[in-house]
Amino acid sequence: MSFAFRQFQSQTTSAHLAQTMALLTLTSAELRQKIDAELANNPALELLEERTCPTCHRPLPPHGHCPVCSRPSSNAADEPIVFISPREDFFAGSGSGTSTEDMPEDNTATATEDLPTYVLRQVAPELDPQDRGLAAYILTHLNEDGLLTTTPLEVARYHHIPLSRVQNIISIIQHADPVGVGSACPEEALLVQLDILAESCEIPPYTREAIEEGLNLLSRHQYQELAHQLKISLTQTKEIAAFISENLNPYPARSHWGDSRDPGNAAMQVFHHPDIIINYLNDQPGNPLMVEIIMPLAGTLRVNPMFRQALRQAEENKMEDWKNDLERASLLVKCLQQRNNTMKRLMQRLVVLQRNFIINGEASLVPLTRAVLSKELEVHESTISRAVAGKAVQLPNKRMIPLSMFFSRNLNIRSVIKEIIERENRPLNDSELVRLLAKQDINIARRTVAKYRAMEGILPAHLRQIPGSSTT
DNA sequence: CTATGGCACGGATT
DNA sequence: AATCCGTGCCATAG
Repeated sequence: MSFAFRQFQSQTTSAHLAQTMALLTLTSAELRQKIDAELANNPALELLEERTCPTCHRPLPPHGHCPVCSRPSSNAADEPIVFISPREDFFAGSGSGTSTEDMPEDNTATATEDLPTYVLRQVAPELDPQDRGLAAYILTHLNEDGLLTTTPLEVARYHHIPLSRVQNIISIIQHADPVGVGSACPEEALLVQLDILAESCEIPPYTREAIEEGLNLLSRHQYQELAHQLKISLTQTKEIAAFISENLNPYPARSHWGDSRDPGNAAMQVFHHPDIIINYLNDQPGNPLMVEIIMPLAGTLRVNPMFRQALRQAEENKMEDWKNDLERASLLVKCLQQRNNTMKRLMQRLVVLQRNFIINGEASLVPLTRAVLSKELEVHESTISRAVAGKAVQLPNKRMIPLSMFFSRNLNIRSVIKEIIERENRPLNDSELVRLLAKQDINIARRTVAKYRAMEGILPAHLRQIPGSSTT
């Protein structure tokens, strides 16, 4: 008896563990799918309409956060507020507000899909069937920046079709999600992005001209020169530069739009919606941080009590199935709680450790490994890995970054290099950078500096001269 | 000759 | 066990 019980116990816990692990890896969008699927074919599971806070189980105002959990705790002002935030609206199919083009976003391959496939799936519906192959062909000729490695003319010649048709297809491709993808050069990509942006917001005058005629000057920060060429003021030129670096991206495949350059790994991961949102309480900088862990559900998930009752009067042959359903349902609910709990503890600690990073930006990132954190939280390191992988975070400045960036070992160094180079007027070579970095207690090899510099998309010293009269 | 980028190796991380 | 990362060595461009 006791043996049987123990066996039962260990079975459930191992299943429990396995499923918690599985749930932990899922992003909020994937979680939504999983739950939807489960709701659809498991009658024992029930979604209560009433919204209660998943953390403290108190009723929730219609569209607000939990009044208890999001209240600043009185004594510790620095303590971040971490809570699970039910945000079904994010996933309500008609998500038209966000930056993404409309996509059947409920598909499984969000994280690991490569760029050509990702784009092709967007453009396919807009194309004639016979043009789809052509689009696929074109998309195989993208470099890692999302730019074309061939020319429309070559494609047309190779396939013996009119140039205009190729151009037409490319134009459609360019308007797909990494906007500007499939352009021939950075200039073209920027112009496409500019066109799209122009529909929804104000653009500084002469931006187009600046891109067309002076991108070289622009990228070398030679504003004086550019202002002269465009016959506009220096202030205007700087405005344009700021606008471009803030809103446009010359290399569509490099994911980040917000800041100047793609930090993190060069892997392009397009995030549709965040899994975690970090903000100041009431949007007031200076207030404690408020961390929302997105739960893609509005109601409360639980085992249907009616089903439990019905089980008693079940027919013999169905009994087995029903029991099974019930088992699965309660397991899911438990595991979901477990997952939320883990995420909460993880973020709680993470936000404390990386507070400066969240507030002040990349340079303040503290080097941190998953192993260290796993020890602190007393969980297995693979748990942290799973929890972190593939998740997106929205920072208070509205930038979207992968959660894994919190564990980046070199991001802070890279941003220091970026700062140094931006501030200096004389182009510094890599060895000089090594020396400057050493002064800030950053000791890395010359070769490594070169690599970081490249990662930041910064040209080598001899190519960013100031007095270079190089025209395009 | 100097500054960089490529390749590949060993150690750390996941 | 697989992957990532920093680095040293070497080839190459200027």
